[in-house]
Amino acid sequence: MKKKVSLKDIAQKVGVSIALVSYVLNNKKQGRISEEISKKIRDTAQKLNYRPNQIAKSLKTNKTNTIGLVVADIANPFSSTIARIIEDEAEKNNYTVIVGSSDEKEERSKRIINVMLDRQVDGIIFAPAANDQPLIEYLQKSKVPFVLIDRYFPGLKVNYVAVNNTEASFTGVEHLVMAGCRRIGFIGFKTTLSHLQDRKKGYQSALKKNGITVSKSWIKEVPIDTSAEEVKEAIKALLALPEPIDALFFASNKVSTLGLKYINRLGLKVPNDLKILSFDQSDATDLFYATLTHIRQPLDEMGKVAVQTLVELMTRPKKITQIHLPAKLVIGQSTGVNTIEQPV
Amino acid sequence: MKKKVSLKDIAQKVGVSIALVSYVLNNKKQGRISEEISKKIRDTAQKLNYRPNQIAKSLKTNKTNTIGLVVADIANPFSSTIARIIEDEAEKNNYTVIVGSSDEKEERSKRIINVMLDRQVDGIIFAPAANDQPLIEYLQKSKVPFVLIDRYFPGLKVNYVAVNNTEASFTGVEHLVMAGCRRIGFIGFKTTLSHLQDRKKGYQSALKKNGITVSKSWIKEVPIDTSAEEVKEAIKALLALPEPIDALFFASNKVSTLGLKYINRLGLKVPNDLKILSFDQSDATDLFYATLTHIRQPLDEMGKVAVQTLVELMTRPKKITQIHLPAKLVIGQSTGVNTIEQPV
DNA sequence: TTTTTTTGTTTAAACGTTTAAACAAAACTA
DNA sequence: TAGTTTTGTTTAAACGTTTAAACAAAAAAA
Repeated sequence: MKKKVSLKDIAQKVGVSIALVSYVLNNKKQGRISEEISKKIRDTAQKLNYRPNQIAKSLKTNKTNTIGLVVADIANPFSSTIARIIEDEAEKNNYTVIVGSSDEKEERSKRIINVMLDRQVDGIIFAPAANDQPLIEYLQKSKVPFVLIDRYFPGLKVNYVAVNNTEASFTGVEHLVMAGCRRIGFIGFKTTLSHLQDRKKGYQSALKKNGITVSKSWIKEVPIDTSAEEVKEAIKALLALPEPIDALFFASNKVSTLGLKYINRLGLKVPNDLKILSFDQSDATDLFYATLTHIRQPLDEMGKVAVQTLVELMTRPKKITQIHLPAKLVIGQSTGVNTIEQPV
Repeated sequence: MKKKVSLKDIAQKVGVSIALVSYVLNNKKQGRISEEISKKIRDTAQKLNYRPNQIAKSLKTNKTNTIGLVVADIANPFSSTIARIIEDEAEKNNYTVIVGSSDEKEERSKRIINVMLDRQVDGIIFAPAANDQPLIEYLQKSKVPFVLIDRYFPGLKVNYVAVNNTEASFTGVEHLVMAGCRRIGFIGFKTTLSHLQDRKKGYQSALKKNGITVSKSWIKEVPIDTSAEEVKEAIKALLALPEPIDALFFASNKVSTLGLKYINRLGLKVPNDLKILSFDQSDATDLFYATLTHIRQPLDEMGKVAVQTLVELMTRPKKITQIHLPAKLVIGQSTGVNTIEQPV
């Protein structure tokens, strides 16, 4: 591999010290450097196509201009959409992003975080897996600024940007009730992650508030790394109840995408045979033959706010920011009422 | 920010030189170091929770263990699926990935590539935008190993891993002909990118071979960063022809997802009113009420082979590898014949 | 015993930057 | 004129590693 051009090369060519070249190229010591030499240095840098070695720069300045992003799975549209927003917002602030997928596994998030710390990232945006509290405490000790995204742990005093899951679910489910549903199934995840628990809570309290006693048999929880099979079984069971459900609430894009594929196969007519509500937008939202009534998360804002919060933390450490952004209910054909949007 | 633990700290604590600590922790000079000291160093490193500073290491060794990945848009499922595969395969080889989205713009890919080079990545996997030839020559001059993915430029002698676009399209379109279609519309992109041109070629030659004269009015090309509107207009025009089309071939997941949403709205019955073939799998494949006949790209293999090729190049420079992996036709309901898979 | 070899450890330079401090020469000031 | 300030540049240390080379002490060979 051909040797790269360094400050030294420029210095030699021009016949000055390395320091001077550095000063000129970084516009330091304004006005104290002669125009003539200054120009010569710039021209030579240009001619040699000099590009500063960020690694050396980082070692010296203790700043890498890199932020780490840990998501559940970059292949999931939820993660990749957020990743893209974060990439753009980071770029605006002159940061580069390293991504890692945890697959909802503690060992993996731990490994990824360590790789990032070893690389001296300036900050981390982190969608933690269940039981990642110890890892978060570890991160706190490391003193590297970080903000959680999408998920959070009620007990922990850390920065996060999330969505008002409980309220959003509540509003969505209440909409189902208004649409005439009385036996509303729920497919969520068997997990301790509070943002997912909150979605269940919202569902339960909407029913309760409307005088509907929640039957345990309506609630199905699949593993967080679920496959098509388990979702299928859950739906099957809900439809096979003595009093089958008349509506179904999918608690995330993953279960909804898997579930709708199965419902497609079954030939069920939505919304007539079954009404559908889904948390999260996705391609399914408009591709399903009945456009989906769904809870739309403000991914754009979530990503931007996460980066902005982090940037603040990186420049001057601050008090804790804990943000719940409002999601909104978007009404489609799958709940059988007219299509309007309303904020939660 | 609390000072990080360095080799120096360990050396001081144990009372030995920095060099010795480095040797022990890297298992160099096997057998030449006394068990006693060796253990003491390891224990102290553990106790202080020492983590090597990769930046310093990289500066010295001239190796960052990082590879850059440039995709069109990480938010697109095609890119994010590949990104995930690459992440995993890179990890196996002890590499970390930096991603950037070019949005099909030369300025953006240029900027991203430069950021990556400045960060001294060990290699690059690159899905180039149209007219990125000069950038590729620039990359060649930089001597950093790279392999193109998904796209390639027939003229250039560079490594790439792509798919047999022409053949795959040919087979798919021939399948439409066999299904009885005679007026097959094509929605692709207005671009010079050869992999997309190849898809058009395959389409054209399949028709020609089967005695069908291709009408210019059947071919619609939208901008590569197209919006829903343009795809909609294209479909509208195809359906409004004096002799409307009886089948439609979408040349990528993006146009097919956008197109199908519109077809949904239109209330057209697939496959009776219109048969559909799509290049690329996506959520739409199973979510559309008629499962899609589509050309399935071997994303998994593409990602893996790309990383493996790159890893080889990074260890020992080699001759050029140019690979076209076979895509296969997956037959769904959208072309109205029975469902079997067949290799292309 | 002296010489040679082996063993265990340290010294020191280097990677490509940044930046405080030193310095010499030129330009003021008194 | 000598002293002071300003201007333009260089010196040198540092960031946290790696690693060739040097070295001292112990062990083996003569």
